[in-house]
Amino acid sequence: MTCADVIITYGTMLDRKNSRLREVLEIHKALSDANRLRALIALDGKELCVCQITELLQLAPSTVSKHLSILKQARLVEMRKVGRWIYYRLSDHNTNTVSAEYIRLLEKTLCNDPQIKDDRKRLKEILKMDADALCRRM
Amino acid sequence: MTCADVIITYGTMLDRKNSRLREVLEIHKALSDANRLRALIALDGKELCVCQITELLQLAPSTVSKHLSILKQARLVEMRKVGRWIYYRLSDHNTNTVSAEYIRLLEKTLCNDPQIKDDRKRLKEILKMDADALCRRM
DNA sequence: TCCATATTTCGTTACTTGGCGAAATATAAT
DNA sequence: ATTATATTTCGCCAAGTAACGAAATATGGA
Repeated sequence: MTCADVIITYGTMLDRKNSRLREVLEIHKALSDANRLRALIALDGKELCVCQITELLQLAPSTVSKHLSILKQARLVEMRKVGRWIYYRLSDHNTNTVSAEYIRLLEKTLCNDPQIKDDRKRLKEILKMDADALCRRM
Repeated sequence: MTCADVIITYGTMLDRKNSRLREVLEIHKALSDANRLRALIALDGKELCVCQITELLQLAPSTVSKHLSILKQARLVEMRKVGRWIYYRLSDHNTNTVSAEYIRLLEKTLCNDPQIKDDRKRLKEILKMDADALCRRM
């Protein structure tokens, strides 16, 4: 087989928008950033609004928004709008989707990481704060 | 595996000033490229020399070499030198390491992907070819 | 209505990455 | 020793990405 043949098979692959390879690739890219990993793990077991995640990660709101949209694109998280707030949560754990497998694996693997532990502690404090007051400081 | 089990292998991680987060991040980055994913899956169940992987991926040898070094850095693959040839293989599946978990997950997830199936077929042809003849054409 | 607030979108900038070819390295064969 | 071969390392360029702030969008309250 020659080089030309490969280009053809590549073309057909790209046509199939929902190939597994593509899906997995998108998930890996989404999970290739420390801040996105931290945000994802922070969502374990609870919903958080963008300003809470922003407080946790200490990044500009626009940056956090972009990160969350990348996680959403990869179907690792879902969102729900409540008035002015947008709450993000993990995609359903209990399905056998690819993203659910990754979430399970990450929770298992990262639960003892020092940074993640720190985040968990800090998140507890953030959740104690008044949501209004938190957001107004941004 | 539970959270507690993870702690055991954790000490060695910290010695290499590599946190779990870092390790996972490196794995995700390594697996964020289609060509690297294809190479990794091609190695499922067999050793391949660089020129065989190069033939499969249809990339410059230097590019393939770089890809393999990234997979190796993330401990997803190992290598073995035999004369002029360097054979790459998957890191041991049956260990408790993080990379082994990812390899298992990928094999399960990608086995039916059209591109991967195509690669499998093409690889069969490549393995039939004389290794000397294959490499001389590069 | 108008203003404050929560989030996203856009535009810019600095950095990273994937690709190649050329040069370097290492081994085998003559 | 010289040559051929297999792979890696290096230097470059184009494309992609993470960060920010400013502007846009959407909602709720005065």
